[in-house]
This record gives sequence, C-alpha cells and structure tokens, in this order.
Amino acid sequence: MVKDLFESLLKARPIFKNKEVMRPAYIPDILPHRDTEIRHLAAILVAALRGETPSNVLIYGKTGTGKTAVVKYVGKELENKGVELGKPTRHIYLNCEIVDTQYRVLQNIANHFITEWSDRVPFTGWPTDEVYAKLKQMMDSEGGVTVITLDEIDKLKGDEVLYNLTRINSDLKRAKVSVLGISNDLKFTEFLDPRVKSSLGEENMIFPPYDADQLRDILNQRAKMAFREDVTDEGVIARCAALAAQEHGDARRALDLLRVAAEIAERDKAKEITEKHVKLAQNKIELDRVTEVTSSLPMQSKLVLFSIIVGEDLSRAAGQKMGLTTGEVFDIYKELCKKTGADVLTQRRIADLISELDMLGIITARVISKGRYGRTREIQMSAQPDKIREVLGNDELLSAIRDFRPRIQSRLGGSF
DNA sequence: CTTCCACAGGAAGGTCTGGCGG
DNA sequence: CCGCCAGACCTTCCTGTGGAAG
Repeated sequence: MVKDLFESLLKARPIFKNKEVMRPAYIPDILPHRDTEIRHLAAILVAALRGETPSNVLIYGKTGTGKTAVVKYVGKELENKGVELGKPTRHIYLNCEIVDTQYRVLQNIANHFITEWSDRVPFTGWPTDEVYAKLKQMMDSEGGVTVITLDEIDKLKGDEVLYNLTRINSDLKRAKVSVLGISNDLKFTEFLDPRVKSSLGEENMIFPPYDADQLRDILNQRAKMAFREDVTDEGVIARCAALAAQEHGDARRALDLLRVAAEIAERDKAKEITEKHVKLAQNKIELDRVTEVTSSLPMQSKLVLFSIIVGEDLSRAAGQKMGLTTGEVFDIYKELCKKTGADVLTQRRIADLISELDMLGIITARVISKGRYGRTREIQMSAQPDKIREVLGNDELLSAIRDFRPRIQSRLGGSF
C-alpha cells in the first residue's frame, strides 16, 4: 500500500539536513584555502570604491578551483561596501558559455541597466553598434563604476567585444568600467589582438588546483552543514577528496561525488555513507554524463556516433584493435543515412562533428599518420558503448536501425 | 632522399530560422 | 506585410602535412 510505502521512507533517518549547500551553485560564506586570492582580488577592485577604474583582471585556473566562487564573493562584498559608502558600484557577472557572442554580451550588460521591460534590448534584431551606443548612454546616465565579469571568457566568439569593452572608458563621461575575465585555458590570450591582450591582462591571477588535503577541508566544511551528525566519516571524505585530487583538484567534482554518494545512501536507507556509496556515485556520475550528453545530441551527431559504434563492432569482428579512420566512419555513416532517409552531409562536416564528439569526451579522436596510407584520425569510443547504443536506440529515427549491420564492408574488410 | 596518401582543418560563402521595428 | 539582423548549420574549395613505401 502506498501509505506504507511512504511511512517506511519517512521512518528512515535521512542523511541530509540541508541539501542546498551541496549544490554546485552554492557559495559558502567562507571559502577555505582561497584567502590569498580573495585578498589579491579585493586589493585590485578596491579602486572602485574610491571612484577610480580598477585594473582589468584575467583569472586563470582549472575547473573547480574556486574562480567563480571567489569572483562572485568579492563582487558581492564590493557592491555591499559601495552601498555603505554611497559609492555606486556594480558587479555584472556573465557566463560566456551561454552568452557567447558580441551581440549577446552587450545585450546582457545593457539590460542590467534597464528596469523597464519595454526598454530592454531584444535578443536579436538590432545592429550591434546600436546596442553598444545604447549601453554607453545607459551607463553614463547611471554613473558609477561597473565591474564586468566574463566567466569562461575563452568561449567567447571573436575578440571584438573585448576590444570594445576594454576601450569603452574613453567614450564614457561619468561611468567607469573594468573587465574581469575568467578562463581555464592558460593559453587563451595567445590568439588575441595584442591591444586587447595587454589591456585585459593588466593584472593576472592564477588559481592553483586544490590538493587532497584542501579538498578534504572543503568537503568537511560542507558536510557539516549538509548532513546530519555521524553519517560521514573521515574515510569517506578522504576518498572523495583523493578521487577529485586525481582529476586536477576539482572541488566541484569532489562535492558532486559526496552529494551523489549521500543521495545513494539515503535511497538505500543506510545509516551512514560508506565507501561503497562513493564507488557507486562515481559510476553514476559518469553514466549520467554520458547519457545526458548523448541524448541531447543533434540528429546528425547521433548518426555519426552510431556509425562509430557500428564500426567498432565490425572491426572487432574482423579482429582488428585499431581505432577507425574518418573515412571508415564516413562510409558507415552514408549507409546509415540511406537506411534512415536522413540527409547525407559532406565528409568535411562529418569531420567537424567527430571533433565535437571528441571534445564532449564521449569518443577519443587523435590525429595520426599512417605514412604512405595518409593522415587521418584514429577514432575510438571512450566508454560505455552499450549504454550509448541504448540511449541512441530511444531516438525515433535511430530506433529503426538499432541493430543495423552493414552488408558489405568496404575498407574494413582487410585492405589494411 | 623523395613521393604521395587520406585526410586535417582554414576560409569564404550560402541557406534557413526567428525576432525585431516600421 | 517587408527588410533587416544575428546565428546555426552546411557546402565548396582550398592548402598543409607525418611518415611508410619506394
């Protein structure tokens, strides 16, 4: 009976007392092991409170090293202090993975200054310089200092925005702007316009990865807030910390592991989180990632991915252990298109789709040379082909060819 | 040593969609 | 409705290239 079902669930002591603090977006009041970075950033931005323009800053660091957390934290403190001192100071945070073009960046910033819905800059439609002009006008009528944070700045398409934003001060009469870029790619400035490069990198900060001990402190801090007492022990925390430390000291990863482990434990009605739960969590996270990425792939990419799976089965059957080449994948892809009635794209395009799949970490494709027999990519599934096959099978178009095996095998037969 | 394969991957341009003001 | 805009998605055409074979 349903009633009993819920009763038993209620009776089990939950692991969590506050789940919110384990979520990636949560920013705690204290950021362990980031004092130096916080102070450094504050020392740069304090100029805003004196009504001056702070230097532009570039922050580097791998994922999960606290860049975003530190910037948001300092940004908020800055705004608070600004209010206190009567110095209008504003911090605008944009993530360039979502807001990734010149137009959208300007549009987003402009809309921070606009309160009336009807005056907002539309998603699209205006010429870019008009948005830019509007932005300058809005900024000048408001005055004050604005710090614009561009997170994942390396995802931005083109450096025109950066050029414009770093130069905007000379067009402003009352307002002042400084730009704070966050990147996890150290070499990001390499391809920038030298003028942008120098003005953006007036100050540089590098966030080192956390080591296992520091991750442990972070996890302990959150665990204290998130869990009831006596549901974790040092062993579990240390395990999560160690696993994440292996992966370039990613705190987000560590927190994810611990959170998912706790969720599994709770569902298990376990009294406490054990290392077994951590292990399960590790698998679940990877599986979820693959499933999520695969199912949200566009149609053509799914076809390409399916081609790679089919190709791998085929070459395994032929007793070959090498990866597939771009040409082989393309051959299979063409056959699959015929079966499904999908449009056949060019090989050039397919090569790009293969690169995209590689970047998503769902396949590995590295460029190799086979000497006389050309230069190509060696393509392999990186994990979970069965799971991916299953996910792809859920797709309407692909379900028709779920168990497809090509009739003739052109190149895989034995030419190399 | 040179040749030459089977692509990699850059550049430029085309087509389509969705949203805008007028 | 139109003309215009940005952006996603593709194509066409292209030059460049690591290294086994000759």
